[in-house]
Amino acid sequence: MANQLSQLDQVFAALADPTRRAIVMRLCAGEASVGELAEPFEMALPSFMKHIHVLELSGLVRSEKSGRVRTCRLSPEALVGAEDWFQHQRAIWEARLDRFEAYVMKLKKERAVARRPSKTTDKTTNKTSKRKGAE
Amino acid sequence: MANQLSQLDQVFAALADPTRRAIVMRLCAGEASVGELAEPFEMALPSFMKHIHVLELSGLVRSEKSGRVRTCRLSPEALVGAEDWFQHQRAIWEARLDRFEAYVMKLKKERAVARRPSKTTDKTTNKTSKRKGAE
DNA sequence: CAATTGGTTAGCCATTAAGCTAACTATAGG
DNA sequence: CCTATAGTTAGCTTAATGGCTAACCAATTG
Repeated sequence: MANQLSQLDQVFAALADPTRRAIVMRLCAGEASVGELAEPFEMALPSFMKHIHVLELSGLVRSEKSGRVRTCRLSPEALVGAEDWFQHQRAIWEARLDRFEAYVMKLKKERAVARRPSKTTDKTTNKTSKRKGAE
Repeated sequence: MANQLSQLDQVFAALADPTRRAIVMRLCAGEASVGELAEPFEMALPSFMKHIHVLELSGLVRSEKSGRVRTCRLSPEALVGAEDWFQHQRAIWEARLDRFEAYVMKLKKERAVARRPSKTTDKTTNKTSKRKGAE
C-alpha cells in the first residue's frame, strides 16, 4: 500500500506526455508493434522507445517480443487504478458539496422563517454537482 | 481545442507528484490557506508554493489573497476533464473488448457447430469488463 | 550467406523540475 | 510604531526528462 501510491505517480507522469497519451489511446483500439506505434510520430526510434519504456514501467502497457518484433498491448489495471483515484476524489468533493448545499438550504429556511416572507420557494441553489447523474 | 490537450498535459503532470496529489485531496475536503496546506509537509515554504503554483497553472486549483492570507480552493473542472479522458479511453477499450468477446463467441459457436456436441451453452467467457455497472 | 528489417544500447545535450536558503513585502496585533 | 505572521521573490544546485546520433544485435528474406 506504500508503493501503490508510487504507481500512481508513474501512471500520471506517463500520461502527462502527449506522445505517451497518444500511444495509450492507440493501444485502446488494440495491440500493435513498436514500429506500427512509432510510425505516426516524427521521432527517432530510440526516443520513441523511451516512451514505451516509461509506459511499461508505469504498468500501463505490457509487451512481449516474438521473433524480432515486439508487440505492445494495454494493461488496463493501471488505467483503471488512476480512474479510481479520480472517482474517489470526486466522491469526497461531491459529498462535501452536498453537505454545503444542505447547509445553504438550512440557512435559507432559517432566514425565511425569521423574515416570514410570502414564499419560501426561492430556489437559487441550482445543483451544480451531479454531472451525468444516472447515465 | 489545440490548447485543451496541453491542459491535460499539465493536469496529469500536476497529479504525478504525491505532494500535489495530497494537496488536491485535502482541497477536496474544503478550502484552506497556504499555511494550513503546507503544515503537514516537511518542506520549505517556497518549495511548497511552487507546488501550489503548478496546481494553479494546471487549472486544478484557484486561489485568492485577502489580507495577508491566500486561500486555495479546488477548481473541479480540470479534475473532471481528466476523469473524462479516462472514461473515454475506457469506453473505447470496452467497445473493443466487447467486439472481441463477440468474436470469440462466434468462434465458439462455429466450433460447436463443426463438432456438433451436446450443448452449445458453454459460458466460459464471463464478462471481465463492466466494472461498477450502474452505480 | 548477404542484406534488410525491427529493435536495442550507449552516450551526448538542452531543458525543466524539485528542492534549498536568504532576503524581502505587507498585513495584523499589541 | 513595532513585531510577528504569511507569503513572496530571487537565485542556486541536483536530478530527471525528452530528444538526438551512431553503432550494434538478431531474425527474416533473397
